[in-house]
Amino acid sequence: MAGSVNKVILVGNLGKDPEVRKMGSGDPVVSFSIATSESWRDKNSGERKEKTEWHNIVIFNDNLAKVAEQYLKKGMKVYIEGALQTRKWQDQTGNERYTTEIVLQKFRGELQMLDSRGEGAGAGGGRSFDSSSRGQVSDNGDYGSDFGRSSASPSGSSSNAGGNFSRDLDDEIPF
Amino acid sequence: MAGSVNKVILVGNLGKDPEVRKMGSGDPVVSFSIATSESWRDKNSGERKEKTEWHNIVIFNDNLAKVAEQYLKKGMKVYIEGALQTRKWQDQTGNERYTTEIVLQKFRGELQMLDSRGEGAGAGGGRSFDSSSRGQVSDNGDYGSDFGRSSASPSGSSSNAGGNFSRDLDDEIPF
Amino acid sequence: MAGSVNKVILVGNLGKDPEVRKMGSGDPVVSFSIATSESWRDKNSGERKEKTEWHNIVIFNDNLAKVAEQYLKKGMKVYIEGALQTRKWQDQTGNERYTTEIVLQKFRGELQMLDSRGEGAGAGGGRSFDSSSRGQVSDNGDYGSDFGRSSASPSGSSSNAGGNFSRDLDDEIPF
Amino acid sequence: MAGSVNKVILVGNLGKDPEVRKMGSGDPVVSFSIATSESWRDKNSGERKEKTEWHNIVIFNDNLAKVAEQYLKKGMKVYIEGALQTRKWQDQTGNERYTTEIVLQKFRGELQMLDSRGEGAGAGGGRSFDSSSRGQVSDNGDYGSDFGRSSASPSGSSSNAGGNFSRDLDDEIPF
DNA sequence: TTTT
DNA sequence: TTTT
Repeated sequence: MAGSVNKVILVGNLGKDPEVRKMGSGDPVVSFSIATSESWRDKNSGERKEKTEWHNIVIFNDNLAKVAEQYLKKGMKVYIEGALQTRKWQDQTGNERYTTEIVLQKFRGELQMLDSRGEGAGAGGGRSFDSSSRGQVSDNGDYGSDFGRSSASPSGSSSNAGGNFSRDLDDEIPF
Repeated sequence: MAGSVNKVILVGNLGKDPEVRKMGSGDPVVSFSIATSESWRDKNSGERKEKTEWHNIVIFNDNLAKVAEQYLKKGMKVYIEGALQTRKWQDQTGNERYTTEIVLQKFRGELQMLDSRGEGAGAGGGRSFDSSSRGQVSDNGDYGSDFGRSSASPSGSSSNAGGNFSRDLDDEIPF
Repeated sequence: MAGSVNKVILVGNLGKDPEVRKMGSGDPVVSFSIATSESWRDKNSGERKEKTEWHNIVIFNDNLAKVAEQYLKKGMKVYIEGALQTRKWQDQTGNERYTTEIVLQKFRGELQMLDSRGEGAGAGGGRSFDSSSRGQVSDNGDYGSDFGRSSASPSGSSSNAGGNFSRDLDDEIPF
Repeated sequence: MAGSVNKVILVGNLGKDPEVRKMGSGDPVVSFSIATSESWRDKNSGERKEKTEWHNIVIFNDNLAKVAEQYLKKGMKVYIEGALQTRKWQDQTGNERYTTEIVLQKFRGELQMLDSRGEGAGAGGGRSFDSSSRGQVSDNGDYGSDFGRSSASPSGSSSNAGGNFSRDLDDEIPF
């Protein structure tokens, strides 16, 4: 269709370490969920309330997938820009089901790490994001069976995290 | 959570006339789907390909709901800004299911009509968007039973369509 | 700086036909202005008011520059996604001045044409966007002197306008 | 004009503490600059390069102005959503000049603080953002003379920073 | 499952 | 279910 736009902009925190699958081509596909939330004061009760929303992110963009695999950890805050995509799949009983994801396609989308907290995390200082998630067992979601699957970056070397990863800008003059 | 953002920006075309339900309070809630699509040339076959994505829009914002009810018609192109929200519901067999929608909450979100085509449509000139959808029977989706339900604006008076409807700007000086 | 975002999203109408300059490399750079506006009702007087804002767009992205050169015409409505950039220059008396533009850099940004009105415009039907601007004399703005300059697409063949031009998607499989 | 959109989305760091002026009505207007930057590797030299862009933010939205006045400090990372606005003014020699700003108008725009670093900053721990800017002398920009002017929140009590400040959500049920 |  |  002429003239359409499909864009999602999120800032939220990873619920777990990313999960990495390899395409047949060897290209990595990285997926994770991030939480966003809103809080407000209830008009009637006067109580503070909060509502959390979870978003499934899937990264097909090679450069961003590598960055996500290397640096993203449970708890980190990220800026994500992608497109909405609803996938149809079948549950165990053969029923059609739908899952909506935010997809960062090849050559598209954006990922920015927003905490500087990763800096020096390797030195043991500050709050650690990944200690609890090392050795994590993958949760075996519903992403289809043609992918290998491995937990992301067990090496956990995030010493130079906090970077700025744009789409395809390496080896390019932006202006 | 501190510092989160949940924003969706879409430009697409309505698949049908909007559907209007009334809240217990009498406030209208308007919902409709819009299509976005991408096209590209296949690297191998050289063929032109196209992929269409459908997005469910739900408008709780009173001002925008009224605008949507009055002016939006099947086929029109709109700009929509809202937030992602995933609703859990139960199908007939009692299974949990999830639906992701783009929600324009009270005092939030944005809706812009992008065709000037509505102008003069009543005069019979140009292409008509709604002839096929007049008298449309509502499709009885899965939105819960506490709402009255009516098909949107069968009167079809869209003669002053093409407007600019922002959130809560009436009676306000923007600068 | 780690983790920054610089994004502008505009939907507006071209004030004039685009202007095309050629870089030393032969690459086209296309620039034009688009207008956005807001209207509201004045709280005190009750009058309807409107405020128009003009935005300077500069396209370095090769694919989008070609599209802009070929299809965009005065009056057309477009969706533009780019980045803010403020340029310093000197006026005739040697004073430093600044101009802020929305830049679509190489491999970045997005441009979508939002009217289907271009269709058949050549046939004289409907509102014509470009008749007054054919043969337009360039307005000689302040873009620096190291560029050749020519008015855009005097041929005016916009018969297949209304298209969907994304960044670098040609020859690419989006999923 | 029907159907226009004017939106800027930025994530960047404050260059200085915000500056607060009072309108005749007593409402605060808060302004500050934030930096965004891009880095890339030069195609030819192979060097890492970086380009920083500065953006002038002006907050007329009362709720967000209060938040900005209370919590924002030099160095903090923020998410900002506003609209582009170009103001005409006269320099000392009577020449017309233009300044483009990102404006958060009444009832519009968004501001999110993205560091949790403010926590405990008063305790002297971690990196301090504002030590150098305490007692800052206002830089006397070009905002016109009808405003009182004061440096923002010299008290520097940012112990509960890191919050989530949305537009007008207090006392509202978002769904 | 995150974060405050 | 739209649109080109």
